[in-house]
Amino acid sequence: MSDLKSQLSEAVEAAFAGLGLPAELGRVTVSDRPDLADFQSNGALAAAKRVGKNPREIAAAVAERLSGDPRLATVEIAGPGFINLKLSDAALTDRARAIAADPRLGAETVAQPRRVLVDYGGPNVAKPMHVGHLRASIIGESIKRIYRFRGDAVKGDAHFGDWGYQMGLLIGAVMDEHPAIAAAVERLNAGIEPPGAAGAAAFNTVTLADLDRLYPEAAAKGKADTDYRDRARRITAALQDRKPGYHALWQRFRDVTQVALERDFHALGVDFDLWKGESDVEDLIDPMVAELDAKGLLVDDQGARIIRVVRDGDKKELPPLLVVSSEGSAMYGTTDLATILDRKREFAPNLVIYCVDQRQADHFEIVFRAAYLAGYALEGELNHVGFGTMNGTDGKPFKTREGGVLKLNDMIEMTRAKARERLHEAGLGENLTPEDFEDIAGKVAVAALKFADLQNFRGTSYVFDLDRFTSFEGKTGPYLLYQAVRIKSVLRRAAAEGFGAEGAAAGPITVAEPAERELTLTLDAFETALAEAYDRYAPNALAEHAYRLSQAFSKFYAGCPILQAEPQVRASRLALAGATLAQLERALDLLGIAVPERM
RNA sequence: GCGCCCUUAGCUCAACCGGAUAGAGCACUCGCCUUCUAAGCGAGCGGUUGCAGGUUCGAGUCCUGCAGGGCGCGCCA
Repeated sequence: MSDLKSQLSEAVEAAFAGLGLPAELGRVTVSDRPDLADFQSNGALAAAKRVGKNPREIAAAVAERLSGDPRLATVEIAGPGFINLKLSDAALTDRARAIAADPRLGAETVAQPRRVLVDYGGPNVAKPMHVGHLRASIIGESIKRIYRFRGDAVKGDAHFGDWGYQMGLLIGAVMDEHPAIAAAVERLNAGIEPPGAAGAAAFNTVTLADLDRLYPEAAAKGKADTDYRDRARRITAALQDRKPGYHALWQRFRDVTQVALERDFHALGVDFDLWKGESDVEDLIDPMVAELDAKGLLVDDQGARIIRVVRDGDKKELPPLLVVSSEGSAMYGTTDLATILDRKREFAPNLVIYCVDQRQADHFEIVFRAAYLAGYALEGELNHVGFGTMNGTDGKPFKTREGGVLKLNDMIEMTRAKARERLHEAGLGENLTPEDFEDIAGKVAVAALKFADLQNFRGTSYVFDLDRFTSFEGKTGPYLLYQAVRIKSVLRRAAAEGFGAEGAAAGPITVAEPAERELTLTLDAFETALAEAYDRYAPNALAEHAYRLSQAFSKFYAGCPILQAEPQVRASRLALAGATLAQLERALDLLGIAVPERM
């Protein structure tokens, strides 16, 4: 059974078609004027324009055809020709019951499931994640969940930046600092020592903190000192040839980084199906370049080999994709192109979503065009879902008080500390075990961070204000958790008092009170919010829905006693509360937010 | 220089193919806990949607110009 908006659209579209007008004009939307109607159709206005008739006459004719529909309490013409629809309590009762009985809580699946791959834009090996990675993780995770819930087959790929010159630099820097490691690397490279065993023990002393400290130094030195740079390049080339010592040390870099990344991602409730990286497509690059050449796409230009991607009608001339540099090495975009080819072979995705900073828009446009030219994807299958930057309260990219980049792990810990503090202040979670309390504080912190991000449309930059996010009042993640937990509390109590137990709690819903009407209409809007979030890659539509649902429930909670009501009413309200909880938890889950049992 | 994005209430942000009276939260004022979790609910205050034109029955939304802010523009990733 579809949502009310779709049901009504169908009816009004049929009415338009019956009058010889285009059916699609009958599209129904939630009313802008809840004081006047539940739903509205603006089609008469558009129809009037097309056929040159008075919109109110058309609206009246449509209304005439709708009269007698038992789902509609009233059909009214208002203003210049709006058709206002008010639903009968019976229709709302039916819909509320359907949602309560539906495992999907009123949400539909897509007609044509696709194979979708979400690329989170790749943290780099050797660098801990910082706040800049927060949005990609949060938005990417939500999009992944939304697409999966709609029925697509979705894989998320963390996609490491784990290859290239930077790795050569780091290997050299670590060897300079640790003679024991340098010696072990040389022994492995020379084949004196077989891979594994002793060498690995020396490598185990390398930590992510070391790499994080050494990388900027090495990068600076590589710029200033040509000998140093040349050595790093030689190491890079040898690494790419799988020289055992370098490769083993590189593997250690990758491992320590992944452990740290997994810790941060886990704390955020983010996970991946794939931990692929740039290194995984290294072997594809040479054959790919040969193939591109054979297809006649490569052009020699200023010593480099490029693919031109300009098209007629471009407002500006996009630079070409630089496939092979004048020094013969593969570039950033080359790796991206090889990754597209790899994914085509491995998964044949119908859609690849790159959840990456908006600033890379031109880069992706260039790579995508090259991929289309090469036949590695069909036009439109590659999609850059860009997002704005997260700024500090000064409007500039977020920095710590000392002016440095805030590590993601530190940010999460700061938010957790604030959550603990607030829980204590509110006197919540007092008689809990320390483990449960920590679990709740973690969930509150994640909810605060994620909801603060996802309530904004991804494309715009927003101000990160820890004090505001952690104030936990109003339109915040913790508010949503609080509402969900409050419902759980009522349901628990009902069960404890004997009239909530399974069957009894699921008493048939009857919608009567205004707050019950509003709550049901809000529950019904889940499908619309989900569809919008899906179509526009816009989790904020779902965040908004979750918030409205919480508010509608809170109103219902304040105005309609549940446990004190007459048995029949009580059963109805318990079922309505249960459906609300289920949908709210689902919506939050799609945002990547988990709800504790109590708080 | 060229191109992209942004500018909405004091602050932070919404607004579904162009629709009625542009919505939330915070802040501020007031009311509501002997009843299911008051991190709550209700009411109030707050707007020339940066500016100037245009298209339209109708524009925050589309078009043109201007101002302010951010970002990107071939051998880093």
